[in-house]
Amino acid sequence: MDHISGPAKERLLYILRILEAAGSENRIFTSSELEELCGWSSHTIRKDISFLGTEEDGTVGSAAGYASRRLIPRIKEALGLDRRRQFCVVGLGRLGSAYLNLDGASLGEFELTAGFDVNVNRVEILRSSVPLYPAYKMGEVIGRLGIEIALLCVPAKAAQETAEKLAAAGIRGIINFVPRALVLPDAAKVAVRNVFVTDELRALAVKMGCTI
Amino acid sequence: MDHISGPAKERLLYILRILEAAGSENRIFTSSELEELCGWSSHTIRKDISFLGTEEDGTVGSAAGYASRRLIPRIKEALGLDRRRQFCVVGLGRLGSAYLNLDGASLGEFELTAGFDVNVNRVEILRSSVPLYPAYKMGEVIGRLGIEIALLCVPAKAAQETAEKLAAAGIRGIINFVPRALVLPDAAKVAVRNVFVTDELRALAVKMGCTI
DNA sequence: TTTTGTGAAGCGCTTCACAGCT
DNA sequence: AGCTGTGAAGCGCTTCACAAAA
Repeated sequence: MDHISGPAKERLLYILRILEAAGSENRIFTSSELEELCGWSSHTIRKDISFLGTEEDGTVGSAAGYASRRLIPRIKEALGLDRRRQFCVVGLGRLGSAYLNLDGASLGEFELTAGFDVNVNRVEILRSSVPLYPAYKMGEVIGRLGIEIALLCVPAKAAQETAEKLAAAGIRGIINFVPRALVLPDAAKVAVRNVFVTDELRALAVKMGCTI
Repeated sequence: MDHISGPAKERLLYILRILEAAGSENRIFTSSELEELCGWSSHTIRKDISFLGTEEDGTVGSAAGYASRRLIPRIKEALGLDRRRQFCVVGLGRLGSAYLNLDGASLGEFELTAGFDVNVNRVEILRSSVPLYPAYKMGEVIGRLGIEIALLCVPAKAAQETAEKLAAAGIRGIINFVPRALVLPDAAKVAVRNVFVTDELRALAVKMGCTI
């Protein structure tokens, strides 16, 4: 099967996270166990997994659950997550510098290789295990290190302008933490995902329902 | 119209953010302007807005765009965002303390009224404009202040246990920043939204496509 | 008997097309 | 002419039901 629906991809990512959280040993999860862990019906989960295609080695499913050791690489391969990617943090305020110190263990196939800030002082003062650069070096560094993704954590008024510079530098994707809609030309081919805490609060309130 | 689809709600929240970013003056947006700003087709946007129901005062749409001053309250009302809600931050590590200092202006109808951490030292040392409490006081404080939502920013191994305590304290919603699947009894009626940077990176990689 | 895996039915969301207004 | 607003068509996702395996 070739095409996986958008919602199904999101669910598979969440299932992948559950499988990985189980640790390094080879745990077996039945579809109903996964149902309890993630909330979607076992029907939906089995269907999603079936989108991954039949297992390459021809072994038909054990009929007694999914082995994490086998399922993890299947999901990663189907979603194109089977190679390493470099990313950077742009804007080293409170939020940005928090993300500079992300737990390396949970980063999986992603590698943080640079941090940027317009404030040269801040770049020199901050302690960090990843190299920090002044913002004017973004274009050069992103190209040289082959950075594909940026975490955008700049002040609101600088968001659009910085995004445009990132696009010009050849970035392929932006995770936008600044609650401003970024407008980039389609030609730039930059994927954007917005993570607005303030909108997460609202979405949560909506989900909570209007019960008082 | 009563029922708004899940995806439509998410789009309306994003449109709401765009309208608000336009500032306090009463700007007019046509559906095609909104299309450029957010990417969805003008058809979709007009349909989403139609789900809000006809305007209460009987004035038929101006036929020349949506006035932000009029549209903002319509969206808020339809989504049940027309009252203030209290929230708190649980776990005051790097990420948690970054969220303690959220820009108040963009918080809108939400009000940050407490921070919690197991580490009593940290609670006393951290400077913050909101009151901080040791974690063992969560139940009491959440009840007393009427806090409905928690931002969960504790270490991974404490996530599930802390979520259970929050549920017991009567919290109504959790924004979970810890990449662990929370399992809470349906009876607790706690809404959860997961914000896993590490999964956002993956989702972005998927969106970027497999083009090399 | 419980579980996986999947074609097909069912249904909800999006898209279309057009009426009505300015 | 260009916009909003909406019933209805179209289609993609989810759910169902059942075959096959352990």
